[in-house]
Formats: sequence, structure tokens, C-alpha cells
Amino acid sequence: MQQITATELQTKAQRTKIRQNKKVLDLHAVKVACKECSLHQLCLPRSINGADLEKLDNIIERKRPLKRNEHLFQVGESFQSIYVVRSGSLKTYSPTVDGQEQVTGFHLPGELLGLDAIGKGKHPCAAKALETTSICEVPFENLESLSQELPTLQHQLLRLMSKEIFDDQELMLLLGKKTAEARLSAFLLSISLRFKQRGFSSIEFYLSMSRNDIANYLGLAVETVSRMFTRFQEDGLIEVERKHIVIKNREVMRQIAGMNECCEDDTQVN
Amino acid sequence: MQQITATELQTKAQRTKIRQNKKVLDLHAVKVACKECSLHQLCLPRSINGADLEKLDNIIERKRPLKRNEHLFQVGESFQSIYVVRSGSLKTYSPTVDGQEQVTGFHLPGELLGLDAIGKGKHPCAAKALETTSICEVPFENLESLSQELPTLQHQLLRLMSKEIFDDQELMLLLGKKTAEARLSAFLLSISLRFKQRGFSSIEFYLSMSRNDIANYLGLAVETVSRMFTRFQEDGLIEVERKHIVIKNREVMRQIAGMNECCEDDTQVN
DNA sequence: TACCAAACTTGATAAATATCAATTTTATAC
DNA sequence: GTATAAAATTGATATTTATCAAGTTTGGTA
Repeated sequence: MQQITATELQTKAQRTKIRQNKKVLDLHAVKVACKECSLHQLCLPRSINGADLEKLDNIIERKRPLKRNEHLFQVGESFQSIYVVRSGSLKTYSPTVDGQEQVTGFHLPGELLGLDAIGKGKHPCAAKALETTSICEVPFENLESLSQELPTLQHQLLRLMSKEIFDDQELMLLLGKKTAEARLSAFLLSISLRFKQRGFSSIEFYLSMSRNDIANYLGLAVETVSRMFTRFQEDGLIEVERKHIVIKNREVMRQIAGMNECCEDDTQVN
Repeated sequence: MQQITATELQTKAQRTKIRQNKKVLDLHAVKVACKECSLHQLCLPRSINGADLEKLDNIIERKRPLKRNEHLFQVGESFQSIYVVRSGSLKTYSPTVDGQEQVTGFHLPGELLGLDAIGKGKHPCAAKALETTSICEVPFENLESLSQELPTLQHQLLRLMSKEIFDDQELMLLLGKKTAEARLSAFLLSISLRFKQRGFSSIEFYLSMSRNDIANYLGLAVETVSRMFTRFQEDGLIEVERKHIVIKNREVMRQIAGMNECCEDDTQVN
């Protein structure tokens, strides 16, 4: 992404010119950056025109990248914005009574964070970068009032929230009913699908989260997850070396995961 | 709820008069009926005026009551409306690959159904009445365009969806991390709280769902649930006779459930 | 390069819960 | 009201996964 930096040496006229250029460049950059983003349809609904796009562009802030283990927000922090992952990844987690943490989700490029905070006005979970991660911040108040103007934006926002509910229910099913191997298999397929939807390889990828995080997320012990990785490799379902994963037999993995047909071929971007 | 029924004997003028009366009566009835409803703030935001209320009232349809085991909607059915439970209760459930069903939720008076269907435009789960149940139907298209006019309505809609996401995450935690007794305890406390929020007793209530449904929902075997009920009774935590439950020791139950502080005193209606 | 801590893996054992089987209770229909 | 089916309970056993313990690999850093 190109960036023009204004210096103290510039004249006012120069600065104005540069700012105008910057605007144009940014608008272009947004289009490119958001192409594979789950806000794609939100940012660039089919019918959106230049003026609307600019309106949206005006409310989106691009934050400095987070380093590994840095927090995007903490538990209990007041809710101000929805966040979109531009690159990298994060985990969200909540504290439990016994001082442990419960990992509630992983967030890959193009995915949203913060939707669960609208209700109470504060974040029920914390978000921590798993690697160097860059983020778009969308101040919720602005998004809400802009949605008031742009029906397609309101619709897209509701769709995304609905999808979040739907996905959570899938996970509940996983946690409630499935064996350890079904859980891990479903997890890997889910990551694979999400990479695919963003235009990355669905058969070969790096997991940015630790075995511990995976285990926590899936409601299993680390040791169990580790054993399952080993078993999957022995059975020729995957190749695994540390964080690098290659899916070798997606079909059998699907069977093990006991996946619904509805999730098999989810080619929709969101 | 008062109801004036037009008969064939009435003159046109009489009918017109009655219809006008009915409108007035209905507006009043809505206020009363929605008072304890999770759409309360949605239907009657503080600042709402008569005209707005009428607009909302105009889009809400009241369906004939469902009998026990009747479906409100089926899996895969095209999504048209959000539903609100007026009285009675329902369960939602999805089919799983192995022909089983997974219960994804129970819906008590004042609660919503259908929010998970917005994303894909069709219902990912089915909804079945657990007892005689009456329902408000809110056509989504109308709700969406009305939200476009009424910012408070849009806001409330987003809040409710966010709450749904938040609640699902709580349940995920339950399913992933907790023991059988923690799950059942949390379940009973959740039902208790929801009754309380609707103005019913929180210490004594009837469960409309079977042990099987509870077990399914909590990711346990029926036998385990049954044993836990027995144990809770032996330990003096509850009194249980079939579907009738009395909470005897909420504090210990909370400890067993390992509940977060955040959920303890959730006095908000939604 | 070598060291250290963290992450991961592997094995043995224990605990929780599912499954199977039998019985009792309750609900529904005739 | 009785017959029959469905739901719920209880006990015995099997299975899965957690826990405990030990060792290995990896990545960061002095």
C-alpha cells in the first residue's frame, strides 16, 4: 500500500495537493484491500457509487499493525468500534471463573471482531494478535448512522451478524456432540475453507495459533489434540509439521467431522 | 386480551366503526403484550411516538397459536420473518449427518427466533412448539425498511443480534469446558433468569422440554441428565418432580455452574 | 553457538460420561 | 378405565478423554 507522508517542509498548497492525491490513492487502496474482505459487500455493494464509497472510506480508520501478543482490546473495555482483520490473525478469549481463559474464536484476514460487544456496550472478551496483524477500525456510531443512510449497508451488517450466530451454533454442535477427532477435523476444515474464501490455498497453510489455543477452543486437552494430529498424519489425512498443515484427504476428514452438507460447499465470500 | 369480532350482520358503517375501535384497542394491546417482550425496547423505544408505534404495529402479524409439536418453520425453509414468542415455548434444532438432531436452543416468551437465518436467507434449523404457543411474526423486509426510518429500531435490532452472539459464546464455553453437573446447573439457572426477566417466578417453574431435549442441548446422554437431577435433589439444591422445578440453593448452583460474574445479575430485560 | 524457556509429544493411569440393559413412571389413545 | 407407547430412572460396564509425568523439539536470545 503506497503512502505519501507530508513533511514540515511542504507549502500549504503542496500539502493540499498531496492530500487530494492521497484521497484518490486511498480510495483505490480500499477497493483493493477490501476485495477479499468479509466487508467487501458491505464496503462495495454492487450499486455503491463514488460518493457513498467515499462516505464509508471516511469512517474507516487504519490502525498501526499489532505485534504478536499485543491486544486489540481487553475484556470489559468499552465498545467503540467493529474491527476487520486486514492481515495476520487474532484470537478472542474470555476469562473463566477459575482464572483460566476460554478461547472463543480465531480471526483470519477479512473477518470481523467486536460484534458480540454491541449488546452490552463493552467487550465480553479480549482480542490478542497471534502474529503481526493489521486491522481496520470502523467506529460503530458512524457505521450505525451510515447504515441509516445506506440500506445495503444496513442489510450487509445484519447479514454478517446473522452469519456469526449461525457459525456459533455450528461450533456449539461440535462442542456438544462430537468426539475429539471430529472436533479437530472440523476445525482444520473450517480454517481451510476460510483461507480458500480469502483466496489463499485451502490444502496447505500455516496455523498461527498454538496447540494449546486449539485445544482450549475445541474444549480438549492439549495432549489429546497432539495425539489427534499424530493420528491424522499416520492415517494419511494430513501432513503436519509443527504449524504447517497439508490436507491430504479432505473427503475422509469431512466424514470424520460429520459435517452437514450445508457447510461443505460454502462458496459465499461471507 | 380483548377482541372484537366482526359478524356478518353488521352494516358497513358499523364495521368501519368497529375497525377503528379495534385499531385503538390493538395499539393498547400491543403495549401490554410487548411489555415483557424482548422486543420491548424495539417496539416501544423511550422516544417512540404514536405514529411510529402505529407503523410498527402495522407490520407485526399475530399468527394462530401453534399446538404442541407443530412446527413454526422447517429446516431449509426460506427466511421471511423474525418471530417473537408471546406465550408458550419452542425448541430449535438442526439435523446432523447421522440422522440425529441437535437442539440448538429453547425459546421462552419474549424471545426471538430466526436471527440465524438472515445470512443465508433460509432457516438453518427447525422450530417446534413444546406446548401450545402463540407467536408474533415480524416480516423481515418490513422490519428492515422500518429500521431505516427509525434509528432506535435499527439500534435495538443490532443489540438483540449481538446479545444472541454473546449468549451463544457463553453456551460454547459451557459445552467445551464444563462437567455434566456444571452444564445442568447453568442450564437451570439460565431458565430461571429468563423467567425472572419476563416477570415470572425464578425459583419455581415448569420445564416444557423433555429430559431428552435437555440432554441433547447440553451435549450429554439422557441418563446423565437424569442422574444429575437426582443428585441435585439429594444435595438439596433443587426440588424436582418431573417437569416441576424449585430452586432451593441458587448460590451453590452458581458455584457449581462456575458462572461468570457478568451473568449473575443480568437485570437487563434483553 | 549454546542455553533456556516454552511448546509440543508420548506413555501410563484415572476420572468422567456414554452405552447397554432393565425397570418404573407417566402420558396418550381407544 | 385400561392398554400401550413414550419418557424417565437406575444400575453395571465400556469407552473416551483428562490428568499426571517424563521427555523432546523449537525458537529466542545472550
